Amino acid sequence: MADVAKLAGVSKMTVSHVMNGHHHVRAETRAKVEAAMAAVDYRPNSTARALRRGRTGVIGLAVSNIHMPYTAELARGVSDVLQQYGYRVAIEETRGRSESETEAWLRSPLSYDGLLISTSSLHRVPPGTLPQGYPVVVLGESMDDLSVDHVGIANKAGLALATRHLLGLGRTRVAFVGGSLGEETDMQVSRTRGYAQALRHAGVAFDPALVLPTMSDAPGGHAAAAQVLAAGADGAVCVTDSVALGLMRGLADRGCRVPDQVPVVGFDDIELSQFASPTLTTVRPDKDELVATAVAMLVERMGGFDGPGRLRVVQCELIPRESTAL
Amino acid sequence: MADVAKLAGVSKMTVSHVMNGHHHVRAETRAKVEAAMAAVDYRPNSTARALRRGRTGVIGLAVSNIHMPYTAELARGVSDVLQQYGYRVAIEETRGRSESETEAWLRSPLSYDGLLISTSSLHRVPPGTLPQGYPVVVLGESMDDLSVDHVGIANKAGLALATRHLLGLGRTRVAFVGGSLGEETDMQVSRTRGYAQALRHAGVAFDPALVLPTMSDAPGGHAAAAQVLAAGADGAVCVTDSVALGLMRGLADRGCRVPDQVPVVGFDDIELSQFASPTLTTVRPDKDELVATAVAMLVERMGGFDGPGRLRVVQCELIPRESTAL
DNA sequence: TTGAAAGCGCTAACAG
DNA sequence: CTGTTAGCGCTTTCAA
Repeated sequence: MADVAKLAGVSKMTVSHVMNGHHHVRAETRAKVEAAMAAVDYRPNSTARALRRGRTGVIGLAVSNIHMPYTAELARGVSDVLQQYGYRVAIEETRGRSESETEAWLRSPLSYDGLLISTSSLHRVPPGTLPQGYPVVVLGESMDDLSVDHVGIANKAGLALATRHLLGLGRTRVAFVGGSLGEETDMQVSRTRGYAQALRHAGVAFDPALVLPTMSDAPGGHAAAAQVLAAGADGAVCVTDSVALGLMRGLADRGCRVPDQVPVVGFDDIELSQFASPTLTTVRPDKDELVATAVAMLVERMGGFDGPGRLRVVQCELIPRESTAL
Repeated sequence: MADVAKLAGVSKMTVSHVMNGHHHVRAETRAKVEAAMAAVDYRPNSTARALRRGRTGVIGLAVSNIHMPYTAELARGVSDVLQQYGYRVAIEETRGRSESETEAWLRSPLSYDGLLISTSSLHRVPPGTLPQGYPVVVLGESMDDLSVDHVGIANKAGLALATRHLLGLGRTRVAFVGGSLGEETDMQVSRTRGYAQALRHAGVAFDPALVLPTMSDAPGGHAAAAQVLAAGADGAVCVTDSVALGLMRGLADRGCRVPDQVPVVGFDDIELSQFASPTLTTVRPDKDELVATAVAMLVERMGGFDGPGRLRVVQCELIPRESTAL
């Protein structure tokens, strides 16, 4: 910048003014400075600018797994909405690196003006871990630290919806693929509770043999097909669409017809679900509202709002398709 | 930091030494400083540190569309490999925002130590756009600016492989879904050229009516099914697996059986392709080599290597599955 | 083993 | 309309 200033015969300040489009610069001066900038191929140093300004204009999105279609769609939505607020978004993948992903995040060498954290299994966050006044919104499962804003999905209600759908079809041995009976309240556990709840309300006995833990991806679902059949299930709800798509294929490989013999329901409504054969019945969370709410909360925080943590839960809707059309 | 220093009764420098684990600090002093850091909930300012050190330890990955499974898998691979080198990765989505995405990138408010740029259609980059000495590696289509390292996929050869596969099945009216006959060499155009080349080598006439432009996603493929049938195709290669999956469903919706009536081939080998019904024959680029090569080049550049731009192309392999099993 | 000085590249706040 | 001053929070260098 000093080089540019010297070459243009002005001060660094004037260069700064030109760079930032301050209107009170004479056209002639501006031209000189611009020429000088081009001549030395000047590139502003964004680190210095960020240090001085105290903000970067970038918000971070921490996800545990970019590979999940749900995550990709989330990232897309968040980028779009934040762009309207004048922010850029950088995504980092945590891969469940440490016990407390949050902690790892706060040590990020990048400076974000705010942080959106989305993990499917966010374990206990020791209260006080989050620095005062650092704008953070958590998407997904709840944290113990209630000083943080949080936007969740109605996992329990959503899965109850799916389960009830199969019970309504007259199925009585509905499996839950990708379920978990753990204590920590993560996404899998919440959904499993919804499953159990729906059975209870319908007066159907809960059979632990029908809860099949798997990896939450298509290979996991595929591998679970054998167990679904072995357990004598006559229907299956899955923890995610990816699992459901894998399961459907696994069942087909074993000569089991979907939906006739085993209707299948997923969760998330990823794009490919409507192009599968058969198309997949699924539970669709209101993603737009999820994103809009989270971003609005974050923007408020960045604007200085310092109230207590807020909680908002978005609802889900059942999308019936061929995989449960009897 | 000044607060911590004062509270611990030392200088800022000592705090810095403790923070950075310099060993020549007396245990007693270290303890005092650590206590003070905890007491004031001290958080180092990464921007200031980056400004002073001249590096952030983060590299940027620019993608045009996170939503594409291919992109997600790329991001995953890059993160994994760069982590071994001690770097973190931040992903930004460009969405083809400007004529020159590269330009937009270099204005990023975040400071990266290096940049990986992956776009499916990177248009002309005016030479000189990239700053001297800024480590950049481009993934995918080639740029005019040869001063930049570049790792490509053998798009043309890969699609020729796919096309030849269908010709070898005795098909003579093979459609290309998602093709493009444009002038700018983007991914779609390269793949279309591979299609045309395979036809030529086999002595099959090239019929422009069989090149069907679509969006490069599942809805695009689904919508193209009608045109594939209208064009009297007896086989279809697709620009991506997403398109192929959409197409297969579209054909099924019209009572057309895959593979008997119209065998289908995709490109990318995304995870869900092996769980579709029928499973999808596809062209698999050597993703591991792509990532390893790109990262190695970037690391060399960040290490000071300043030679001319290098070009490396990774090969593809045909993965036959049910969608072409006659 | 610790600390003082200097400055990374930029811009807010004011003067002129 | 343009420039001066004074740092942002940290670390490199070198001295004590």
